[in-house]
Amino acid sequence: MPRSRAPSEPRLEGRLRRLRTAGHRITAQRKAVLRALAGMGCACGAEDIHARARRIYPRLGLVTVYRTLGALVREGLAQTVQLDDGRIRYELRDDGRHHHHLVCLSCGAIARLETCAVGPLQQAGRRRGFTVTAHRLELFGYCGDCRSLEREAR
Amino acid sequence: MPRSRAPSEPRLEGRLRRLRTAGHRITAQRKAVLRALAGMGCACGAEDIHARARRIYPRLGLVTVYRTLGALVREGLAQTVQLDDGRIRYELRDDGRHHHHLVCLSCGAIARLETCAVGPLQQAGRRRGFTVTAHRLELFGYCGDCRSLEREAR
DNA sequence: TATGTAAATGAAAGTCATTTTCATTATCTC
DNA sequence: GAGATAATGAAAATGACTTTCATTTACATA
Repeated sequence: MPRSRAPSEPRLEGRLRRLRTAGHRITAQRKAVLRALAGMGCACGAEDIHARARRIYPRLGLVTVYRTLGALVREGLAQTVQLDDGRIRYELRDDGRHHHHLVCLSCGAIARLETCAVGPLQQAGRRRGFTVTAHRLELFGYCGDCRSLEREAR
Repeated sequence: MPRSRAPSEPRLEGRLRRLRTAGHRITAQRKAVLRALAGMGCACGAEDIHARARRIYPRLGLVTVYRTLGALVREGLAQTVQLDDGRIRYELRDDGRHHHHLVCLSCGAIARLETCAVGPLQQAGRRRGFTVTAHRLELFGYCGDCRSLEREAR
């Protein structure tokens, strides 16, 4: 009896199709990056994605990861998250649902937050002559685990 | 009859006092950086600030600008704005009033936005076990001037 | 007002994430 | 299957920012 297919595989197919439709070629490297990205728990840096994707395609170069991530972002399949340190994190857009991030300043965990309340700010921008096309909102703080640890340390 | 003093000068004095109180020494370079920063129309990068401060103190090094900006941020006299690509802009905290930014993707102009509506997000974070201590919100788009230019170009 | 000391400076060198170059390889169209 | 051209990877380049270290300077103290 075959093991059931991993739940992300059908999505992988769809993403590859979207890439191909956009004029990109499908390579083993790109599949590896996509699968690595799908397997990450939260938004991650290029190095981390490289490390994981190498388990699938060992000779994968970091440069290719950067290029693939760039293409994914350009085609709307992935998006970036900017943390305080200036490094860029990437995450797949599973569902295209708009969301923001909660970043733990202690352990670096990144949680999704589906709520968004920038409507009034966009209007305020419009009143100032701006056409707002995008926004970026990150909340920083401490997750439950880290707060507990801190309390124990005291 | 003497010309009236520039309006930012008394503030300069206060800022220097705050720096000194925090254990820093007052140097011609730091005065130049502070005055340059006060004269910038909006949040600017270290290079721009360096260029302007050099008009006051020509032998000023870029390294000193970075160091001074760092100290100003640490002492709460200035704050940073993160651009889309991770580059850092600096601005004085005139009044300490909390605000966000409108960043023009075409000319790089940064406008202030006094509105803030992250309260609901903080609550959503709390519901997820997070203690939110800070946030960062930037709106990206096109300012009136750049939109007009774009229209002309067509 | 002199002086010692630690902070500040600037030039050059170093980081480090990300990008570019370019020769080679591989995909996909015909 | 062949050819065009996109993709790859290694190495070098970039660019914003930081560190190092010898020299200068501010400012507390004598």
